[in-house]
Amino acid sequence: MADIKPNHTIYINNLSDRVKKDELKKSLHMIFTQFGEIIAVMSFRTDKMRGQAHVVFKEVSSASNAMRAMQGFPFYEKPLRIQYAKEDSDVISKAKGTFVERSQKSKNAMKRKRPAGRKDGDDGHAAPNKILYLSNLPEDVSTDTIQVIFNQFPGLKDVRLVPNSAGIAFVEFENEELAEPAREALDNFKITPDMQMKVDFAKK
DNA sequence: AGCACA
Repeated sequence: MADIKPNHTIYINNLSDRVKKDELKKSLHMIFTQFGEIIAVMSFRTDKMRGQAHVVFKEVSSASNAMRAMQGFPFYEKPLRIQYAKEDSDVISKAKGTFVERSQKSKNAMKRKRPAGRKDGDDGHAAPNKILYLSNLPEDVSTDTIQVIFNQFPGLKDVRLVPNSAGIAFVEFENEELAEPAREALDNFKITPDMQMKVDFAKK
């Protein structure tokens, strides 16, 4: 599992865990700075992270050279084990614009673990997904009208009327988590004084 | 062995 793809950051393990954090970081900085500008050296003596460190370089090429040159280098009596980090460091992803807030990340992970597995029809409704199925709409409703109604919810992506089928439409959100609040709030919404729009998840 | 973001 040694072949992760090149990264600005190298992941080092097999470090002596007897060295204090600040000294370790300083020493790592000293031996790696020759390969190029270092943005950060990070190590934590938590149970999970002891004996390991991350060194973030400004250039990926510096990380590559550092890894090649210092692989197995004796450091506090132990040979360094170096790999590319498996994910971008936050400083890097922020620079690239791909950074995702960590709280948000774990929230998504939780969501994914949610007792999924409900299938269409288990309770007479389609399983949750990012596309909503609208019915009982006025025949002459426009996409603009629907868009205005759904735009108050974040994540709206597309509104589609169905050619030759008056009274129904599909509304797509970026994901199921964003579609659900809109469905919940707008099911039975009185789109005209005498029409209640139905909002369900679309069947797959 | 263990991949974080203090």
